Amino acid sequence: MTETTRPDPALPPVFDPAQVEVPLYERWVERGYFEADEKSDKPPYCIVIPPPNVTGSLHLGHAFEHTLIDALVRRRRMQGYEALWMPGMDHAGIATQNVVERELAKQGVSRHDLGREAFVEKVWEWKAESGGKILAQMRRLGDGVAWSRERFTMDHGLSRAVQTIFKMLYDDGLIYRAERIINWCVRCHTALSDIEVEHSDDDGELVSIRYSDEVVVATTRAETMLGDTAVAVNPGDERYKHLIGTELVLPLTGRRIPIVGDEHVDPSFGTGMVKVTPAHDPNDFEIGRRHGLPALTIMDEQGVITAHGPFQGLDRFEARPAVVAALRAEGRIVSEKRPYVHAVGHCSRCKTVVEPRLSLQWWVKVGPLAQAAGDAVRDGRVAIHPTSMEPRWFGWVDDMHDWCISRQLWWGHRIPVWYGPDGEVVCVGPDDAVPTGEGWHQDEDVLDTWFSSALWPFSTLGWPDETPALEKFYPNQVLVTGYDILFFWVARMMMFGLYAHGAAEPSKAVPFHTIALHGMVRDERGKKMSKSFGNAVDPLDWMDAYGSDALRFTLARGANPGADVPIGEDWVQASRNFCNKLWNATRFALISGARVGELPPSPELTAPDRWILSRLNTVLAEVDEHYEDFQFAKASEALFHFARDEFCDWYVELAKTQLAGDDAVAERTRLVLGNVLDNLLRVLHPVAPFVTEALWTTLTGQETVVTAAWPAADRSRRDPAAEATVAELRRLVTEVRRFRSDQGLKPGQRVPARLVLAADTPALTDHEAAFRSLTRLEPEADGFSATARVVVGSVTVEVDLSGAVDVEAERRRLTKDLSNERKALEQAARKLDNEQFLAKAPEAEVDKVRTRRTTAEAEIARLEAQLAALPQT
RNA sequence: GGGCGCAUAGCUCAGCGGUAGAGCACUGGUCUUACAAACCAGGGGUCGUAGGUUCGAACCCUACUGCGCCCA
Repeated sequence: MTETTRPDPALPPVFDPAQVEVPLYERWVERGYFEADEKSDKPPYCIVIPPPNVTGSLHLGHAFEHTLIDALVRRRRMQGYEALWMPGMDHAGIATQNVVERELAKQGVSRHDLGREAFVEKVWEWKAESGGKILAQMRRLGDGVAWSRERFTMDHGLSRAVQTIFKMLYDDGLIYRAERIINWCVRCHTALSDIEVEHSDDDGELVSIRYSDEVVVATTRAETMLGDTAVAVNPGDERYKHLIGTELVLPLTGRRIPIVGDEHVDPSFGTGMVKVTPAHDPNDFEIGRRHGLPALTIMDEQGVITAHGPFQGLDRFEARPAVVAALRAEGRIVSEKRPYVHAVGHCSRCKTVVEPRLSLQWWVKVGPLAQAAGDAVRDGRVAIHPTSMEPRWFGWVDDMHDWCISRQLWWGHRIPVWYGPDGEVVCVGPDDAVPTGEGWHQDEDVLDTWFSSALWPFSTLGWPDETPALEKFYPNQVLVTGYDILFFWVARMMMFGLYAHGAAEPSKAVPFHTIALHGMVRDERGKKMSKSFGNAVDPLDWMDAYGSDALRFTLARGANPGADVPIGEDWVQASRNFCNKLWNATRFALISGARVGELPPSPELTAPDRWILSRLNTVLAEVDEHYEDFQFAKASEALFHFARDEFCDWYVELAKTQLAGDDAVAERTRLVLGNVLDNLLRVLHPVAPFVTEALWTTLTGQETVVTAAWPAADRSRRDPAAEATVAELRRLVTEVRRFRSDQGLKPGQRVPARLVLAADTPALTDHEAAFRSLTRLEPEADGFSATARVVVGSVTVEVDLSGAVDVEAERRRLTKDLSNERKALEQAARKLDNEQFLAKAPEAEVDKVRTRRTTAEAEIARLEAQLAALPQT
């Protein structure tokens, strides 16, 4: 593709997205418009993509987020910034390992058959063949990302970054290894961090068990009683004080266990006595630690009971009823509540019920890191948009638990710690020599995927090396992400960003200056989209049917900061219609000879010309204001109304009269049409990149709108007088159209009319031709006889309907208007009769109400006169 | 159980102290020379309930009811 592929200037009457989108995108990439130059003098503007999962495909949530990011970045690029949207993916440890294991299982092979090295090799093969589908889909959406900089969290460079920060944290004592209760997925066979667990209210059972004459405990997981090593009561609970320090025999096991006093026990819950299973419950673990209790693990990594006895070998869910049955046989079941609804944790990847389990894992000590992350927002170095989301942020970072970062997987960054034959533990940095010799081995576990994602804002720019890209683009300007994952990786990026750049000046250490939060995409009934509910939509389907611009514009138009976005097919269709409207308006302009050139000075222009330019420049300013505040919905809405309701419906129609008249006026009209479209297409480009590119290049003959200058609002074109004139003209036209509609006249039917002006009305006298064209009123001819009249203010339009006048329709209309005016008068009068109002309301407000009263009085007089003049039936 | 938020036209949402708005849907009429993926005109809401503050409340305060989300 060497020549500029420009659509035929004679545009077809319907916009066909399928025909233009793919070639346009390919051209953009080929010409490098989305690439960024770290050596440029332009101010930087960098946003990193929230890295999609390598196993994933584009869903509406991505489409939404990408639309917003792309709009921000495209606008800044047009504004002359060195704009970089950094693309890439994360390696999604658990998800990817699961996918590849499933593939292998089809051939009857397990990862253990292959061995670690060969398995990881397989994963890379899988990625090369079928990973990263989403990248192609991003092209369909039109994402203006710098493809030459694409990164992957498992790349060499990013892996170096991971190892570097691990070593830094380890040396600073912020990474440690400890035996704790973790969330264990018995299917994925790995530990999960707290945020990888989803809680839901599930049906379960609550069983009360008599441990002794005086001790009754309740549990939802009866099988864990096999691992009990104590019973606890609140030390202040008078009922049980005497039991503290005594022992009882744990049923089914015959083990003697103590009764301990612990503040953590809530005396008001159940019997006020709790069983303590330190190896299988986080709270019990803490109790156990406080009282030096042993922790008995009674289950293996598959969730199968290992405790000796009749239950050994049973799955945890088989063991549960079996244990209850055995206790019942001994007469120890006091009560059973079934179903008992309670919160149950599930693996966010595979939905398996998570098993709390005592296990030796690696942890990040988040205290100081989270403190710094909170402070960065508190002292204003990082702004959260909208600010209403701040409490959510502080609520999280100010009360964060240590982060479990080890995963019992093979796919991921292997923990860079080596163990020696004599109990040595060595953390190895990226440039350090790995310990060799008899008995040395590396830790088997890999790191949580978020550990590498947390580095994304700077590892993608070359960190830990001091690269020019890092120098230019760190900190990033904005991070755009959903409020639902504010804690997931935003908190982690803040912690690691601030830590890794701790030596930098405080305002430069933050990973980004602004966090812009968006909501979640919902269906047209406001319901959360989910595969299981069956209301999930594939954005590709809508892009195929209506075009990418239609999808993007719909999403942008729904994007209120921090709020969820409902979307339905009807709305995408409406956006498609809007794109087609732009297409046809441009088509009309081109057919009419519109061109982009120097705009004549205002005094040479007609009121409609001056009006549309005034409106354009007002809207341009509004759009800028909204963009600066991440108000995508407002910006899009303003443009939608301007383009459709003002430019297309009124200016273009008025222009038709101007184009048909005086040559000089027609020529100036062509320039105004060209100028408005030129600006409108540029300012719409960030949210509807394809249709605007196709139209703008055709209109201007220039290479691309992608790098065209962002339109600056020209205040000097503001023209309140022209706006008032056109407003009056529009009112007159609408009144006549309403009359015509009431009278059942066909829109195209031409009717003779005479204009009678009671006062000087420039809106009409200067624009009579336009007025008659828009209302289909012909000049009066011989034999004109006025059979009906429309009165609007000082203007009377006498119409010759040649007989058939629908007097009743007219009476209904006038009566309704009269009733409205009387209501308005009553309201105004009531206020003006109120002395308190006169005394306390601001002057301007009182004046406004006075004017309203005067207008209403005049209108009432006019309407009453007209009603009286109607022929009686 | 703790925290945050939301209740405005049939649906989805703006508005957040001075005459109730948009899109879609709806009704009637039109192929009017850019567009029927369009145009013209129209109907539709005592702004969840009850109190309070104010000259004035959809908007501020309190309670209640009903939903949603996050955390435990």
